[in-house]
Amino acid sequence: MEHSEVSTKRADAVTNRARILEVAQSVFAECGLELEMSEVATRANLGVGTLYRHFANREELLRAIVQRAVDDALAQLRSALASAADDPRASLQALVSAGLNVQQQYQPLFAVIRDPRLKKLLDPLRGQTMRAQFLEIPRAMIDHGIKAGIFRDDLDQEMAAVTIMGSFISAADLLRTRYSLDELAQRLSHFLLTMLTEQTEKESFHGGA
Amino acid sequence: MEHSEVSTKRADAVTNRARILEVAQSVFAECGLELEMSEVATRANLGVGTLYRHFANREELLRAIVQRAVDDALAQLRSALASAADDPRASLQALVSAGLNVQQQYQPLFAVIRDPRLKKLLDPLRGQTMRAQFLEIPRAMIDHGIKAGIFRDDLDQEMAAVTIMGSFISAADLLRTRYSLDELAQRLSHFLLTMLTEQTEKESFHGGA
Amino acid sequence: MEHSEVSTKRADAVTNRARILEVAQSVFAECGLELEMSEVATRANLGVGTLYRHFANREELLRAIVQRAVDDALAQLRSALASAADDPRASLQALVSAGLNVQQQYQPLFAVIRDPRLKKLLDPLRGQTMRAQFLEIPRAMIDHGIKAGIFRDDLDQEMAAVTIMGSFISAADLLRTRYSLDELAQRLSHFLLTMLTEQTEKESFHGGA
Amino acid sequence: MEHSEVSTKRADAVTNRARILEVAQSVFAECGLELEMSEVATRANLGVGTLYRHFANREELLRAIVQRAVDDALAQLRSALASAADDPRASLQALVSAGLNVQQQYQPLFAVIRDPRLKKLLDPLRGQTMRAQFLEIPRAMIDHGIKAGIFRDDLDQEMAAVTIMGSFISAADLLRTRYSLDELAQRLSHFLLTMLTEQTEKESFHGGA
DNA sequence: CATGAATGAGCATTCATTCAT
DNA sequence: AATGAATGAATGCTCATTCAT
Repeated sequence: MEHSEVSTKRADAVTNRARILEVAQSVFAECGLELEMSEVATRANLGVGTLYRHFANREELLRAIVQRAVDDALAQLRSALASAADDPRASLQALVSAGLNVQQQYQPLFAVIRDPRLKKLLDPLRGQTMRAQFLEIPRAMIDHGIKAGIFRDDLDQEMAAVTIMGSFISAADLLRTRYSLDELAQRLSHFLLTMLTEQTEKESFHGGA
Repeated sequence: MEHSEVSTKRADAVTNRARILEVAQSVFAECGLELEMSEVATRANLGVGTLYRHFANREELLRAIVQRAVDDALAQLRSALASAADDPRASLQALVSAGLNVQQQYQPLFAVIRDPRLKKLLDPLRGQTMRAQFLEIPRAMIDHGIKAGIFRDDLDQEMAAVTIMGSFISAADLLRTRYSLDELAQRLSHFLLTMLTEQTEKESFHGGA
Repeated sequence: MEHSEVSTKRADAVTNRARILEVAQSVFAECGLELEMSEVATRANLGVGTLYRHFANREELLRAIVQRAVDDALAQLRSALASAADDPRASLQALVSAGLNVQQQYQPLFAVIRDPRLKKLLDPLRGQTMRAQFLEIPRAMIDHGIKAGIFRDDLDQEMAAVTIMGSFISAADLLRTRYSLDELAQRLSHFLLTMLTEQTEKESFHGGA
Repeated sequence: MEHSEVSTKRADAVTNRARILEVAQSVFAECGLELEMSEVATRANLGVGTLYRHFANREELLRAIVQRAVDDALAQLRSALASAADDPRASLQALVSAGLNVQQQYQPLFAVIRDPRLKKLLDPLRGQTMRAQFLEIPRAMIDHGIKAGIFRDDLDQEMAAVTIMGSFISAADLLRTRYSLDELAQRLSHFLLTMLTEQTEKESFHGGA
């Protein structure tokens, strides 16, 4: 990181794209769609011109930021599931944890993703695909859990998936200021688990303020 | 005669403010934070100057738009609950219906509400209050349902409230293109009901695509 | 001219377009297609924004400049002919005089009119029409002169017209630094007259340096 | 071995300069003064850096382009005259043909040569010289023709020269879209011949559209 | 009071030129 | 010597805001 500020001229022109994206994402986190090219350039220790060598224009940079974030978010969620593939309960916990983390990490971005202006940037098909990819993750987990006999078998999988994804957004958005991410993960996964599993043994949890 | 002229004008002014806000909100729905003062003025059949008589600047107009939307959204949710105050199941159904409608109606606005730039406009305290108000609505409903013996008594009310609110966002966002709002309301309330009520009699719904 | 710099705000918004065009033309004369919007604005004592209120963009301003110049040039040439309609010799003299003046006046503009870039601005049809309009002026004069029995009747009218128009360009361009415009007009009209009229009485003119 | 390497490179360098100029001229033909260094470099299969090895800056390249074009144009006109040195009529025909060709070939360049911006590039003296060189060509031809007793002896040679040169510009500019270059050459030289020669035997040409 | 013309700071983008490799 | 990535000054255009009418 230190030497990159000085001698990073020619050798790692390839790396630059990644570095720009990284910087751009953090600028985006602060400024949203109002991201300014010069701001990105400044923070990346680059001239504006260099930005335009890697991204044809502002729109393309924004698209790349979104794509990178979406790809990363999907990867995080998937790898969370993969880490506990055979235990549905653990899967759910891992997913909730990852979901809240992702939401926390990319909150400004995913907030903005529904901005009418951003929709103009992403072609509708791509947007549709992205949504489907996100939804498929909890859906597959639920399917697994049902087949493993752990989750209730009377679930509308689509609604369950939607509800789980929504709980991440909402929890991160509405309660992040009150509780730590870990605490949220703990309580949310417990809650969801209670909802999704058979009601044989009554678990008792009385949420505190 | 002078008096009536003045009061007429004042009445107009009051009317104008409401009309401007209405227009502004529809512009906002299309353009998000890129809303332009002149666009609002044009659509309201007013000169820009007149806009500035009602709203000191763009920020204030945006704030007013958000406030109006939030007030209206809260009102819609509350009145939905009030319409079926004594039956928790009906309450939930009414809330889901209203929630999806509100989400649909104000989707671009609520998307943008989490935009980092908009946060700068709203003072943090006010934002915190708004969040609490939204959360309180499903929480009270759940409390009611539990006390009425309809909903499970082992619920983490906060998590339940958060999850319900999140399901509105997520359902409207991820599935609105696949299903009608009515269909979504039907299935989502059925799903949530299944989750929240005791598992005595197994309800059978096998959601299909 | 004096008060226009100060109080010219609202009243003559209509006039502004003309004033801008005038200024723009003089800027164009100096800078050609590199005309800068801010330069025009500055010289017109206007903000850039005001320019854009009257001309949607730089291209449109350039088009307007060209159109204005062409219209004015055509008008000057036509009125020169009209002023001596019945005497072909006087007509030619008037045309030459006007032609050289126009050429002098709009030289940078007409030079640039053949610039490949400007061609992109003018739709081809319009350009074709403009050319035809210019050519028609000397052609009509020649036709008149022939019918009046003053000019030779064995003339290829199109070539004569083209040659006359070309002589204006060339004379203004190649000899303007050596002779005054009046002197050029004098000698050029004498020369053209000699060429176009019957060779009955030999006129003797021995051009000086 | 070192020596040969060096001389090879030098030879390449010399070749390169010519190749660059050729490429640059074709770029100029398309883009006029908007010629971009990188465009020239790309089409010449060179890096921009290499361009700057041959031409210190854009201005110098433009100057070189103009010079090359002017030299070539002068050469073409002179060699046309030389090919028919003893027959004034043939001389004129050859000159017209060459003139139209040159005009056609370098039209965008000669159009732009009068562009106020380009004038800043060429030092005024050089421009003055160039003009004189062009003018001298038809003037000498006329002088020849007069002395040979073919052309009228009452000609203002300067005006005649200017008119002839102008007819090339004008014909190429105004009629190129209507007639082929050959047809134009044919009719223009016939017309000029008619004008310049004694009116003993009436030639009959009735030009049609 | 209403109007909308005028303003100009602000931002995206381009392109001649440099210089490390 | 050749290269082309990096640079940043320069320029077109937008839009919130003001203020003369």
